[in-house]
Amino acid sequence: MNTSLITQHLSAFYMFSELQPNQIDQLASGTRSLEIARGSTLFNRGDKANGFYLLLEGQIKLGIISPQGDEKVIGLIQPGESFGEAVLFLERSFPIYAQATLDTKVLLISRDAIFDILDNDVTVVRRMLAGISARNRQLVNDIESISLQNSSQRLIGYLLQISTDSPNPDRIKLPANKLTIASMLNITPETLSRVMLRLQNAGLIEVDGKEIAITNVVGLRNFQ
Amino acid sequence: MNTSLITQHLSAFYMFSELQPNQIDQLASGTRSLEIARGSTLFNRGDKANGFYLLLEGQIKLGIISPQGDEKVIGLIQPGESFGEAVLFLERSFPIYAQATLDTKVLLISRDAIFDILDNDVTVVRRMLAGISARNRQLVNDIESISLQNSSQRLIGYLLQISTDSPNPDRIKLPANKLTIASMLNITPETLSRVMLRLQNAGLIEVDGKEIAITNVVGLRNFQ
DNA sequence: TTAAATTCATGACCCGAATCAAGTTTGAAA
DNA sequence: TTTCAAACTTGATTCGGGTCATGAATTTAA
Repeated sequence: MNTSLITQHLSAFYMFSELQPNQIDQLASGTRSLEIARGSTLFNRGDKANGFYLLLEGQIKLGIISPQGDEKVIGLIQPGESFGEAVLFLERSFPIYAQATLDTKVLLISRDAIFDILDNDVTVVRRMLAGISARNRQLVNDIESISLQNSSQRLIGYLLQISTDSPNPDRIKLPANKLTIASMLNITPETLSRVMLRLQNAGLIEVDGKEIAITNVVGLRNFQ
Repeated sequence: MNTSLITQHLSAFYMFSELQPNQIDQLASGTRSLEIARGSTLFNRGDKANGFYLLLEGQIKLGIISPQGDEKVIGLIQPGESFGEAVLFLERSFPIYAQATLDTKVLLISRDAIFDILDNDVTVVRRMLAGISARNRQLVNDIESISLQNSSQRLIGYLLQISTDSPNPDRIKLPANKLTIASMLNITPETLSRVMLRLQNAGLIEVDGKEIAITNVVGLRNFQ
């Protein structure tokens, strides 16, 4: 990817949108673009962080693998979103792995470049703090739903959240396969199947592969 | 609490340890000290954040309550630790409540004061980012242990972690009552009791109220 | 010091969701 | 296309840990 394209992507990213052209250029000189084939990993747990990532195209799955080999998906990154910020500021390695679920393009913005900008631009500081804080809040929400809700409630909450973010709220599309969704919701794929069947039988949703029609939002919200 | 004492506490706090005396004074003028009686709440879910907190004395329990009234403890704050940073940088209210489990003294550092310092001091920016990132990592660890480990493994992990942080690793003291510990580990108090009994019967620990002697670290690490 | 309230331990029982198994559907690659 | 692996569904069974109940042991406050 050529420098001018990198520059374009960087200045389109909300975190850097207030920067002057020369600052963007400086940042771009510390930025590399990477292409990751569907299925391969961008980094593994334990890898050292050299910067943080901005996803341009495709999708990245963030997750953990237990010593026993069980997998837990922590999040799905979509184009325009960044990830890996938090690890930059700790002298630690990644606690999670990152794997492409589609053919994917990312920018890797080097630690040095971002630290230079942080020292010189207040807006970037604020937005970086806000970004990491937002992820923080998301994690608290995740703990809350895993801890205090049963499997149906977790799926319903997830569907309603996607619905809220969607341009067409009563016709949503799952952003990944059901094994991944199940793992995010901390249930097995079998349980996901059964819960979806229950919601269909209750006349609340209609499932067609990854396409889900929400036929009764209120009923869904009040289920069980 | 008088200003000079507040100034003392602020400059002893790692996040502000590099600041000049005049910066500390400026910060102190935006800081109030609060005393919270054991059992009362410092803030509730939904409250607006006006600053962040530095715990001087006592203990603060951070948690969530579900609509059904079930409680989940997210963390225990000890003297010298800060909390509430993340919410400052989002235009949102607290997602958790904070309750004193002992008679407690805190400093409340106002949003304006901290934003002023952030605009002018690079070390505070770095440390603030590192602090929020560290909490981030802790949350990921929590999700991991809730998601991928059974109740015994969670308790063992917790005991070993306390042991690591303790000056006397084979003689630890629980930092809160067992109901709170159980909630942090996402199990019921009954299950906590039973797991502790199992570990005692296996000759790995000896329990005396909140005092726990670890009699076989290796066995504990490899249990089950 | 005593009374009352919490906290903790232990037993009996139950339930949600995991596991195991088998078959079906889907979709990617040849 | 056809083929083969991966994804998904459905059923039978099991099990970890929750719930409910009771009593004992601590704390707290009067």
